[in-house]
Amino acid sequence: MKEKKENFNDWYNEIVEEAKLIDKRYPIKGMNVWLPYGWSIARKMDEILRNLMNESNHDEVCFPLLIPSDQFSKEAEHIRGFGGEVFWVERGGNEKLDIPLILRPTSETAMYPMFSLWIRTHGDLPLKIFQIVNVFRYETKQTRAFMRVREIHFFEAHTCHESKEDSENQIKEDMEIWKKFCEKMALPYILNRRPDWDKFAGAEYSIAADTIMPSGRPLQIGTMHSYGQNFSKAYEIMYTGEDGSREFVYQTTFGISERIIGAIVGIHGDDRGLVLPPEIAPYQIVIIPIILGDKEIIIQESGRLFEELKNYFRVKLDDRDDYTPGYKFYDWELKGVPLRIEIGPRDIKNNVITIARRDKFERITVRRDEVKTKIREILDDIQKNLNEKAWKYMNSMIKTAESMEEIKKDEGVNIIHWCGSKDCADVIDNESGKKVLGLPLNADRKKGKCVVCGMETDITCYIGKPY
RNA sequence: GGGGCUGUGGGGUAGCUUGGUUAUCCUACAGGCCUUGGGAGCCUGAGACCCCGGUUCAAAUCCGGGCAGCCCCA
Repeated sequence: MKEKKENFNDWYNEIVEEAKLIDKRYPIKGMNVWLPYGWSIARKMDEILRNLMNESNHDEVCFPLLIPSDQFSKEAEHIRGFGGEVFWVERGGNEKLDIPLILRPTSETAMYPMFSLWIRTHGDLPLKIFQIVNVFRYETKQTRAFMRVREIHFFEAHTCHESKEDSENQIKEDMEIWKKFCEKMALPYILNRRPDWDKFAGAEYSIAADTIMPSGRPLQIGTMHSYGQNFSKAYEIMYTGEDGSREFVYQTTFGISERIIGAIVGIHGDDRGLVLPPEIAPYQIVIIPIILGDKEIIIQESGRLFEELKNYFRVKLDDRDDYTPGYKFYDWELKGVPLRIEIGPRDIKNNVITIARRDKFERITVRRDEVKTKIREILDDIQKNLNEKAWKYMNSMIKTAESMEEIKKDEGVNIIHWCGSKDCADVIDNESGKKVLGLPLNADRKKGKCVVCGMETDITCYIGKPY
């Protein structure tokens, strides 16, 4: 396997296929096949999102994939932002369609005509729904597994509210949900407010969560948008208030995609393969019998342990008899299983099992009657360790910079003083390749000079070369 | 948005510059023997020149286009 530190790109490209997450050989650019192992990670992510949505009173729906192009065009900014990157369906059989259809690049324009039918009075609000579906974007740039694809496994929550204040509270709730979600994914992130020119097409403002990949380049892994009344006006989503007045609703969205999986692969993986946080690992434990001496006893004992654990953990018994234990060790390390249990004659003789953890390569023996509690402890500790390690690593990739020289010299993300103008942002981009990601939320405003024009400013922002 | 490189069994590759024999090796795969506390071994077997067109007596090899993958710059 390639070395992650030496060449992150090659390492990443290799590991996503070797660990059997996806098959990239599907003959359409940017469209990959989810293999069973990769898909089970994706579904685990979905399950976690569903639970979080359930806890916060969002209902799951499923909208059609196709959107009539006339509906798609209703919100002016939205069509301007997405128009160039949608797939079109222009024929049905041999007939040319009167109104061409598009494959959703996101579902605002599919949902909102329906919202205007569903919402009548303030009693229908708030409306909080989500769906987990595939969306399509005609990417022209270089595609990359999970990080930039043309068919995207996508979570999107959409809400409608009576007031601006309610919609602001929704964004706050989204941030809480996001925090819980990222702890489970063991992903660090920086929340920031995108500059106006980079906000979601049609939004009043956009808050994005970026993480930083080992290459030093930021990756947007989550977004929360406040639409104000921009869409409700275009789609006539109105309600009758308590006082009988007719008002447009205030809307928000919250989006997460399969990029999460790319981030987990990139941030936690090592030279032996994936390292999966226990919360999302399809198997948290793999049991490998070491068949030596009395085979029957070992097979029996590993089967018994499997039965004992399977109601508490996601556990796999690797009883393939045509592979050696060594082979299986490498195989499951490549797949990132957090814990490995070995049971051989020595263990049985001493009434113990041997446990090896994927994140630290530690190997310990545990008394047979303590197995369940010990495993729970260790899995929790792995989850904690991965979170801490990842946050520490990400923070080490963020450096303050006072000048263009420092910006150019550094591979990672910088925090800089910036006057706020697009012109200065363009200068930074042209000279360093780094783009303004956004303004940190709740930042202490400290005075300083814009790194480009030298103007006094109290605006700081993150910059980096995004994927 | 601009520039460049690459495409050979399932995966990784040699061969391509200088067109010509049965297309190399590793790995994975199937069958068999033997093995199992960190990727075992031996025997046998099956499996490939991305697609379309052109040049030529002859194309994996040269040329053009398409599709796909990758890299660099902006």
